[in-house]
Amino acid sequence: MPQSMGAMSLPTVERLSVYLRTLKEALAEGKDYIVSTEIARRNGFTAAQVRKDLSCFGSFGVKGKGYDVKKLIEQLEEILGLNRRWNVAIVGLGNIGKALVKYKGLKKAGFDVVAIFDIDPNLVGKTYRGVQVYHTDEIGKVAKKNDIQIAIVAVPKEAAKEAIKKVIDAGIKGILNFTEVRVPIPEGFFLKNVNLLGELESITYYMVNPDRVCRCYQPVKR
Amino acid sequence: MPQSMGAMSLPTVERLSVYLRTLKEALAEGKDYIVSTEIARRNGFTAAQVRKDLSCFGSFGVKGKGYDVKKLIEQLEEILGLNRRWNVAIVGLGNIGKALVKYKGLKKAGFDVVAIFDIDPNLVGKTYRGVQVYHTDEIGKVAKKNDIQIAIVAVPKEAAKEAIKKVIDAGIKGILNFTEVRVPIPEGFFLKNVNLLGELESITYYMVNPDRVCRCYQPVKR
DNA sequence: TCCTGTGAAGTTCTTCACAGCC
DNA sequence: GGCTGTGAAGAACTTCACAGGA
Repeated sequence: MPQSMGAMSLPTVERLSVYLRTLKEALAEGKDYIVSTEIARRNGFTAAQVRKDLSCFGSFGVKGKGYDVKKLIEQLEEILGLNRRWNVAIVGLGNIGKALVKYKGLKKAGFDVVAIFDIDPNLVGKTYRGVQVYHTDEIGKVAKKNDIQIAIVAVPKEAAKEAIKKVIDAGIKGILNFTEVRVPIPEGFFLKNVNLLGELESITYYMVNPDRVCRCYQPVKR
Repeated sequence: MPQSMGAMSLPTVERLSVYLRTLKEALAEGKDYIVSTEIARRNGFTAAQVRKDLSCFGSFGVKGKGYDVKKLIEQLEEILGLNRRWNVAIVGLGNIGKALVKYKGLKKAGFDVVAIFDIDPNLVGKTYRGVQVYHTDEIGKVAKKNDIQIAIVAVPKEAAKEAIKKVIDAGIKGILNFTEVRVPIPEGFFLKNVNLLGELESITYYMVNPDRVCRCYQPVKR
């Protein structure tokens, strides 16, 4: 196990998750070892970056040979908290909420959708795809009973502030926010925003101002 | 109009889109002027950051008073390319694709879904929510005919490489990739990845390693 | 007085380049 | 010879702090 681990930056953590995917791909291709250059090439990073990121938690590469694919997968899964399962709630059973409940990738990646919350009386009390739908006011009680650790909030923006407040009050520490609303959160909670329109708008910015792209700023280069 | 605009960094561009949303909120509240401190407070940024970002394209603030809300909205919309409409194609009519077609926020923000592409013979040739579904092989032809500028790719990961290749071959310059696959793209194209599992995995990282959060790394602080 | 716009300082993140090991 | 791990250098980004205008 990693010895003296310092803090890891968000960019690094996000890349680790990309590396993990690459490693699984390599494993599926029957590779035993993979070199930093190859991990980098497949994702448009630099090899130095890959090595530095990985060196944050000890030395798992073999000089002259590369990284043991299986071992590194295990390491990354441990670091990212993926050597266990997580109980997830979907808050808001609209278009996105439904798509998320149906999305099989969640379960495959270790995330079990164990509850849905909505305010629509036509939905509350029923199940959707085998998952019980509760009223949003019940988050606190249900979160405790079902040991929910993560909430994915996908409600209309008008309801977002209130919904996130309830999630926080329920003590659910991990929040993925699909709404465009920004909410301050207390210490010890971890919120990430997924902002579809924001992403589109930075694409349109570059399309309108192709000259003002500084460092060619696609996540994937080369 | 902006005088000597230098390159703008991706973080800046992404924040502009947040500012724009804040300004519209302020407008709806009847505010004529807004100060940098207030824009910052609502989003968890610093006031200096807001001012610096905005100063990239000229001086639109009034010293001692703040920013003219209406004027700044217009400016930001111009900068971000939102003073026009965009034709968007959805590639892949699965759960996410369907949710996107139904999502009204797209149209409101200036993005018209004008075509859908899929390979399922049960879908091709029909319409979904009033939008024609074509076979993915027809992207080139349809993109030209319908003047499609942006493609949102939401196909299963096995099909992702191929689908993105077709989008590029069709000359669609803006790509929003909902799959976890990373693809290198040619110059002049702009791709952004939206990675649901990656986001969840950085949340679980912080939940498992609360001590290794460097700068408290939620997009929204305070 | 209040708030913007901005150089300068400070911090974080990335790349370089090479010692060291297989 | 090939590749990792890592200090040191460099680039990018953020914050500070204050001059100057309304």
